Amino acid sequence: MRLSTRTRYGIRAMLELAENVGRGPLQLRIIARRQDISVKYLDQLMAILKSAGFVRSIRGSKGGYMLAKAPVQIKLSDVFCCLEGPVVTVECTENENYCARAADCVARQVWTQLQEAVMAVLQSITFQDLVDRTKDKKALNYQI
Amino acid sequence: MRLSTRTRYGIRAMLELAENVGRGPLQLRIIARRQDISVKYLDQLMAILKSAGFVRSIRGSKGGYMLAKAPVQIKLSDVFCCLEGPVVTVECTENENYCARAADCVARQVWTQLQEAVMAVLQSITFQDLVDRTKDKKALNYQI
DNA sequence: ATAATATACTACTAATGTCGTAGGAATAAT
DNA sequence: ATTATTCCTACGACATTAGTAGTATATTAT
Repeated sequence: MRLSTRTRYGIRAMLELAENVGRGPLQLRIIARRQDISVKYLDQLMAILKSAGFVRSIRGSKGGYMLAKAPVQIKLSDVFCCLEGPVVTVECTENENYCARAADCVARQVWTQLQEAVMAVLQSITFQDLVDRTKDKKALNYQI
Repeated sequence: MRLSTRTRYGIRAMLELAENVGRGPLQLRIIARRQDISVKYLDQLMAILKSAGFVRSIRGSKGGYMLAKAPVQIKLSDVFCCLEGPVVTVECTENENYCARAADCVARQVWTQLQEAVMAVLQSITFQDLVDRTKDKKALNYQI
């Protein structure tokens, strides 16, 4: 069970945008440089995030990307599933008819439990939470 | 984030063995037939489970596989990690030095939270629990 | 107008991992 | 000996990932 860079990069890019709220559009190359991601690859990830409605873009000079909603309104689970696909992908938990044993299958029960545990974490966190956490971390570091 | 058939098959095979405790060795082809898995593929999975110490085998005619420990002593997390690798694989959660931003990275915090949530579920379930669940299910079905 | 700066879009590719298939060797029971 | 079983290694088809590359399009600045 591995987390793709697509998801990791995408969420880090969203976090950059969340921290940039109120300061106009942020350019791909800035995000890419700060997060150490290939510009061209990030380009494709932003296309996914845009078509999913999480970000909006401004083309041309002085353009860039912005969050489409307030950070407090975007849950981690939304973006995660958009990039990574369904959490803990097992056919049988989604498709009752995928397997004849589904009704009796205790393994299937476990996969469902896992799914719920992961979703509970991701649904409990918004991008605003992450922005706040970052501020806390930085404040702590200055103090030291 | 996808669960491999390796893990799903492996755990289902272990469950068959757990339900067979006290009845001598169980043959690959029996497990494969009951769980609808390719014998040859399961063959390889059993090799992994054996070298990890979860099952032991008896070669030759009338041979087969048995659990190496009591079902109550085998946690799902043990077998899961053996087959699937570390839960929610992200380099930076294991390797502090993987990324320079690690100390300040809130994304990394989230991955750690996910990891812990998944492990908590898997560590709380033993194969004995699964055997019991199966019995409950069957009892319920007879009743209906 | 023209140049510069950005996003938008499409196509391609190298590497990797998954999910098997295949064939035979070793071992034990009958 | 024959049969049944695990054990071991090699191979292959397929899908996915993580990019690279090039071009088109939109907007701003000069």
